[in-house]
Amino acid sequence: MPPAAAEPLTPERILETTEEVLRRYGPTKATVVDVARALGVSHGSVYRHFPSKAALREAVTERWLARTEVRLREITAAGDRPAPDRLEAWLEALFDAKRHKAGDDPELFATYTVLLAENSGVVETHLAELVAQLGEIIDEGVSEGSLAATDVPAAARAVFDATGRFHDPQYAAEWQSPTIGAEFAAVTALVVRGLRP
Amino acid sequence: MPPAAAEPLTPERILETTEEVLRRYGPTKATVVDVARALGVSHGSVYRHFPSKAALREAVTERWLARTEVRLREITAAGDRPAPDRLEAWLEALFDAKRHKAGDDPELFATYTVLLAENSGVVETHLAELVAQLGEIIDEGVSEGSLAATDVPAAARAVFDATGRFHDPQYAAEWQSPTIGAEFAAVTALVVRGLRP
DNA sequence: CGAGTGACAGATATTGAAATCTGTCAGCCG
DNA sequence: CGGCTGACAGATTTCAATATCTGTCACTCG
Repeated sequence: MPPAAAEPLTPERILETTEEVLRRYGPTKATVVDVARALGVSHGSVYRHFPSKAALREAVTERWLARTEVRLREITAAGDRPAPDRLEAWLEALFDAKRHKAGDDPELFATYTVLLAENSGVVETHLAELVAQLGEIIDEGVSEGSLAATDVPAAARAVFDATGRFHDPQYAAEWQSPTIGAEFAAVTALVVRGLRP
Repeated sequence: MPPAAAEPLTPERILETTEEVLRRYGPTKATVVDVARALGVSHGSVYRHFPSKAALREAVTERWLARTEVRLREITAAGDRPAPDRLEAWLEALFDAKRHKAGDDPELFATYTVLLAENSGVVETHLAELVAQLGEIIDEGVSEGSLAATDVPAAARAVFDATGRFHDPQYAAEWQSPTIGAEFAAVTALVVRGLRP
């Protein structure tokens, strides 16, 4: 946390520093004053760029979720692979990403879980994007005849709901269980079988 | 809460009264002294029958979960109905029971959710029983040729995991959504399709 | 004799006063 | 002028003193 040179104070820099401060102090202790101090400015300056602490935390949350969306988009857009393959790969990528985040740095993960809980609107948008990506994959599967679904958006949503245990942070504690891999494989297999033509 | 006549003090009476006190005061305020007062005895007497407050609360939790197990057992044991039917009916019965408990008396439901969180051992046994019941239904479906599964216990577990959104109390808030019925139907259909021969 | 009591010690929860934080804004300074 | 400051009021959090609860046990009383 370098006391920061006289670079211009941008929303981007504030967000980066806020993430750092959240990582260091945790969600309950991190204050706007801490962020301002890390940036070498007064806390009043932070309020020039974000109307409230809540808005600042919300923006951090959005940034974080956007990173996951981009990663998964790569799989969604891999139009050359058969849809059932992509579907499994997508679900596994989501699970792996979450499991590693939760396992590698549980405190940071807990911090973000708190942020998610206080920004349900942002989370809803994020979940809608993920379900939309699933919908794209299923849609292509239906076109190429490798998957079946009468109502594609509903099917996408069902796939997402059915695999909740492997991406909902509420279950993070169970992701360390030695049997979790088998459970994930079983649910994924069941779901993909359920979409067979 | 009648101050209670001079009936003999049994574990059963203590459990009933503890449930009442929990209902009335909630999980954080209900004390052993409250239970004793409601029974018209000293709190020392309660400790003759239960070694600790934790054990008392655990016993209440067990009783509560046992009631659900008995209700679902009726569907599991209805051997005349085809297995896919029973499977759907069982899942719907579980969801309906939980949803109504959560909707009719949210405070009481919250109380029990707290109790479940502090008695993970009891909950684990309960979940194992539910998965075992699912296993029985699937097993019979495999025998009669109406369902397919290479590893029945794993399939039972997968069905249970995939429908978690509709029985895990963590999701209780979402059970009031107007679209929850459609979501349940979609996941159930997907799962049952996944078990087709 | 044995179910029940109630005073007690240590653990836990509550409360309110003090400290800190959030959000504003008049003014400073480059 | 315009980005930044820092003192301030009201909201929130912290902390330590106080009150309550848990669990024990020597005792009572039917």
